[in-house]
Formats: sequence, structure tokens, C-alpha cells
Amino acid sequence: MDNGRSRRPGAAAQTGAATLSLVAQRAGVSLATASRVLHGSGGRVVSDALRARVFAAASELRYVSNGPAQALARASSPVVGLVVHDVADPYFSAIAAGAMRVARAHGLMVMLAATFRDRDLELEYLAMLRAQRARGVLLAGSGFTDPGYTARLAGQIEAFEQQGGRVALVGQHGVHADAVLPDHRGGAAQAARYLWELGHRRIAVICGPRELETVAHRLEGVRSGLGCVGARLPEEHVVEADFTREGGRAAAIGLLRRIPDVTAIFALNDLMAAGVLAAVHDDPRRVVPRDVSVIGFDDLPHAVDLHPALTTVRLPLEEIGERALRLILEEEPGVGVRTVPTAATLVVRASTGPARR
Amino acid sequence: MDNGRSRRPGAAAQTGAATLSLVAQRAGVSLATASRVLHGSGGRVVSDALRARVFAAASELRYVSNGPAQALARASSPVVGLVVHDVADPYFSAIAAGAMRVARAHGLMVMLAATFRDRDLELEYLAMLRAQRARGVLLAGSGFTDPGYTARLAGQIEAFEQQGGRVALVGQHGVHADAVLPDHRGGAAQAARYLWELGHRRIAVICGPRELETVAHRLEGVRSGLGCVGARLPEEHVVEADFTREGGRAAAIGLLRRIPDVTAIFALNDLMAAGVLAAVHDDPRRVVPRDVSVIGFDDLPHAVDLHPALTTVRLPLEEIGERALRLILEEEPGVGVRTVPTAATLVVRASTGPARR
DNA sequence: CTGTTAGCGCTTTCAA
DNA sequence: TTGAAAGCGCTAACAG
Repeated sequence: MDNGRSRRPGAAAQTGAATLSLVAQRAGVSLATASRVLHGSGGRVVSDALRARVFAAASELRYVSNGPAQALARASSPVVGLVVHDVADPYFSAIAAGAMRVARAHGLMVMLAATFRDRDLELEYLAMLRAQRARGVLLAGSGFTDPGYTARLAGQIEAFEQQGGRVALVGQHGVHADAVLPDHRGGAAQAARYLWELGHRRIAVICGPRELETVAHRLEGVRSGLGCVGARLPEEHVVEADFTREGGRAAAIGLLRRIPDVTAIFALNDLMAAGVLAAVHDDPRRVVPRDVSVIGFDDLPHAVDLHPALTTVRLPLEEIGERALRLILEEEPGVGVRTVPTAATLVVRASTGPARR
Repeated sequence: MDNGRSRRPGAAAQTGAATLSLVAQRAGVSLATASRVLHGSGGRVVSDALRARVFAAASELRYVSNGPAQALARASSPVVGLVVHDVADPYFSAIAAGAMRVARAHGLMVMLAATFRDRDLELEYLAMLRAQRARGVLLAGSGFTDPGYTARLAGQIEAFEQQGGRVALVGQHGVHADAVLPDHRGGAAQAARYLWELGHRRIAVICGPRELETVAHRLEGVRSGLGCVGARLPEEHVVEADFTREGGRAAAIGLLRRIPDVTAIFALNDLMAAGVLAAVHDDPRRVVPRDVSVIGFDDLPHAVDLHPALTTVRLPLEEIGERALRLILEEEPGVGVRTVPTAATLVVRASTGPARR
């Protein structure tokens, strides 16, 4: 039971962990044969007798291959990176769920990184993922609109691809790469027009940080939707806040105080919309949708449980995650940058109604 | 610009990716020196001149170290595994968020695995994580109560630890390992007693799969809480369903039809409670909490936005994730199995009220 | 079908 | 301080 290993250069402490050569030795075959049996790609080229002996030895020793060693030898590892802003945000966990399903189907592990909207951290994680030789990386967090960041991001992406890794984005990020593109503009435009058609003439928008691409696009959508009907969105009807429930709540309170006669509030995501709803609830003089209509964006799972049930713009988040990861895994030869436009659809529930005259 | 590499055995395709020796060469130093500069642990032992040259070369080449190679040489890799049932479930994404924060603080990457309550898949992921030489693994999903599974799990855990990895659990899982133990029993007992004190005498429980440890413990809690006041929970007042919103909704509809005079429903998680609330909403003859009180468990972020705001039992989920990961990373010498009991606290909101006579 | 062997890129001992 | 060199565990030519 002596594995006869002594401390030699480069040989770091290794308590347990059977190695392939141990398995081979135990099975009475060569290292190569053991490797072929255990990791051989498809076509069986080893006799059943040896094959069986190797399997037996491996399971006796509870052998699992050494991933890093394999990755080194094969110059490729079975992992993909997934970069989000925040896992606890249901928007991202839905995308993550979709991506993980696909990863699972391909036998890949997922390395998850949460950036909390910190650009430097995002770049740093990208480098770490590159170091780990991830096969690909999915940037699911919204991009930022500032050019400095965009340039640095493009650099990291280029480095990643140069190394043979693939990159897919959700959203444009201002860079040239495969991407799933949710139709933020179209969805927001549709919602804005819908409010207009309900008779709303004083519409306010509560948005997240404008430096986020998602926010910028949704805002543009509102403007263009309103533009279609000859209306416009006055700048003072736009309130910027944290892209969270609390952000939405605080912004709504301020807004309602500042412009008491708004008849509709468009929160640029459902989290904020939940906050808006809470704020209006706490306002004894207003009821949704009688006095003010509220509309959100994303259609998170719990939008339907808000009170009143939230009218919102639905994005097929899990599908977006799936599609994006597929962009990484299912390479199409010769095709340039691929793009998957994804529709956003208005879901009318109970938080919107005709404008009060 | 010729790196003079030819195709040799074991040398898989490697498009780009500068190597350390390239950096060393470019900086005019030895491989060892470059390694010391770039990855040297603390104490600077390289002259400033060389140091600077190495850094320059590395950044020109956009060098990042090869993680797998490093892991192989060091016999340790900077990753921890996180195993959950489902990332899209806010319960798990909250735990994940906490764990990831700690991982970040320690400079570690997180490999995320979602099992969807599939025991075999869980074991399989554990093996994959072992193969990846993860430094530790956090099993955040509830354990299962069946002995067969428990034995196999114990085997995997043992193998993992034998290899020098650390394992931490959320919940007991029937195995002997470091764990954060949320007080499911205590929380459920408290909630049950609270309902009793409100005058409820016909209390029903809608629970998830009983094979889940979490469910079993919460159910025991209800029983013991009721036991304290000399009452008991009739078996026909317990309905088992999917641990989801839809499960809760369907179960509530059936329950209300079968036992129309229940005055309180305890859903064993908030997801189910949301479903229960929806079911009661759709029932024209009942209003919460006037006719039936509803209580949940977990205190997910959106519990407060349900209608009426959900009374529930709060578990500090992010903290649980943090603590569990810390159990992995902050080894205490000589201590045996460590355990972090975590309190659950009742949060009274608007979905519960005095029982209707 | 099976075995031998030369690496994959990095760490670390040992000697200079 | 610095460098040379021996591995870490595995893959994949290549030769039998």
C-alpha cells in the first residue's frame, strides 16, 4: 500500500487522489490503455477483458481523472464562464438557469462570476476565466455605455478569442461579438404606446443607471414609442435610480410628490415596478390602476403575484440564457458574428388601466 | 515572431495564449524568475530591475497564467464548488449570493452546479468537482432522507476529503460533515404556535416532497409546536406537493375543496405560499386573512410584495451561504465537525389574522 | 489492440 | 538573487 512517492521538485502535497498510473498498475495494463478505457473518445479500441479490469481498478480506487492535468494535456477544459451582475437578482438567475441547462446537456461545468456592476471586477473575472482556459464565456450582465470601458472589454474579448475561447453576450456591449439581443427598444416602445392608447398623457419613467446599455435602450424605446404617436417624453418625467425595488420605491415617492398629476409610471424593470407599487400603496390618496397605472419590464416570475398583478414587458429570460450559451457551444463554420434578436412582448395584467380624466 | 512550436505528442492545438516561458524569454530572464515575479507568494526575492522587465513582457503579451497547469503543479486550484437544486429558485440564489461574496473575498472562482433535485446528478456533480480538484464544495440543496442516498453521499464526501478538499453542507444531509443548520424545526414550531394563539384550530400544512430533509424538519416543527399547546396535526391536514408556486396553488385548491373549514394554511416555503395566496384570491368566497390565514417560510425578498404581505419565517439566506463557505475556507485546526446553528425568526405581516369563529 | 514516450505550462528544490 | 531541471497527471503520436 506504499505508493512510493517522495517529495520532488514541483511535487506539491497530494494526500489522496488515485492517479491514472495507479489504476493502470492495479489493472496490470499500461498507462495508455487505462487512459483509453477511461477517457477514450468513442470508438472502442480496447479489448473487453482489459477494459473490465481497468474499470474495476478505477472504481476500487474511486478514481476520478485529474481535471487540471487533463485540461493541460488536451489544452481545453470542460468549463464555461458565466458573468452576471448579481445572482440574487431574478433577472440574472433566470438567464443563468437557462444557460446551465444547456451546459449540463453538453457535459460542461459552469463557473459563475458576479460583478455587482463593477466594471473592473468584470474585466478581472474575464481574465480569470481566460486563465482557467474556459472554453467560452457568457457575458450576461448589461453592458455599459462608456467608451473607455468598451475598449477595455473589447481587448479582453479579443484576448479570450485569440486563445481559442468563444464569447457570447446578452446585449450589444458596444463590441463586435456573438450576441443575443433582447428587443429592449421594441418592448419599451410597445409599452409606451399601450399607455398612450389607454389615454395616458402624463407618463413618467423610472429608470436604472443610464450608463447601462439596457436602460439606455429601454429609454430610447419609450421615446420612440411615444414619438410614433406624436408625443414626447419630457426630461423631467424621467427619474434615474438604483435598478432595485428600493430604488423604484424611493424614486416613485419623490416623483409623485414632484409631479402629482402623472397618470402612469413606467418602471424600467420589474424589481423597480414592485417598489413603485409599494410606494403607491403607501399613498392614501392613490390606487393602482385607478389613479396611476404602473408598468414594468422583464416579467419576472413574481410579477404575477404583485398587487395588482403587474402589466409588464416579457423577456424570455431562460431562453435568452440558453441561446447565448448555444452561441458559444455550437460553432457554425465560416459564419461571422452571429446575432440572435429576441422579441419582447407586452403582457397586460391588472396594474394598468385607462387614464383618469 | 516564430514561436517555433511543432506538433508533438500531447501537444494539442493551442492557438494563442502566451506562456510563461515566452514571457521569460522576452524579458530575458529564466522561467523560474518569471514565475517568481508573476506568481511568487509574497516575500519579494527578485530584484526590481528584473521584476519590472517581467511585468512589462507579461503585459505586452497579455499573459495570464495557465490555470490548469498551475493547478497541476500546485496540486490545488482556486475554485470552490456550489451545488444547489435550482439557481432560478430565489432560496438558492440568495444562498449563492452570500457564498459568492465570500469566494470573491478569498479570490476564488465558483463552479455552480444545479441538480434539480436529481440525486444521481448531485453525486455526479460532486465527482466532477472532485475531478476539477475544487478546493471545497458547498452542498446547499436540501438533503434527502433516504438511507441509500445518504450512504452514497457519504462515500463521495469521504472521497472528496481524502483528496484534501473540504465539504460544507446547508442542513444535515444525514452525514457527518461541517454544516450550517437552519433551525427549520424551531421556526416552524414558532409559526404553528403563533397560528394557534391567533385562535386557529383547523390548521393545514402544504408541504414539499417529504423526502427532503428541509420539509421533514419543518413538518416536525409544526407538529412539535402544536404539541406544545396540546394540539396535534391530523395527517389529512397535510398536503404534499411540488415545492413551487404552482405546487402550492394546486394543493391549496384541492385542500380548500376537501376541507372547506380550515382557517389557516401553513405553506412550507414562500414559493408555495405565493401559490396559496393566488388560489385563495381566485376563490370568490374567501379573503386572506379574514377567512383564512396564510403563512410561509424563508422570507424571500418578494414575500413583502405579495398580497397581502406574507407572514413568514425568516431565514438569513445570504448569511447562511456566507457562513457555509467560510466553513470551507477558514479551517480551524484540530476542531472536529463544526456546526453553525442558525435561527429562524417569525416575521408577522398581513396574511395572518385572528381565526374567524 | 497495446505499450512507450514526449510533451502540455507551471512550481519548486537545489545548486550556483 | 538567479537559473537549471525534475516533476505534477494526463494525452496522443508512434511503433509494435
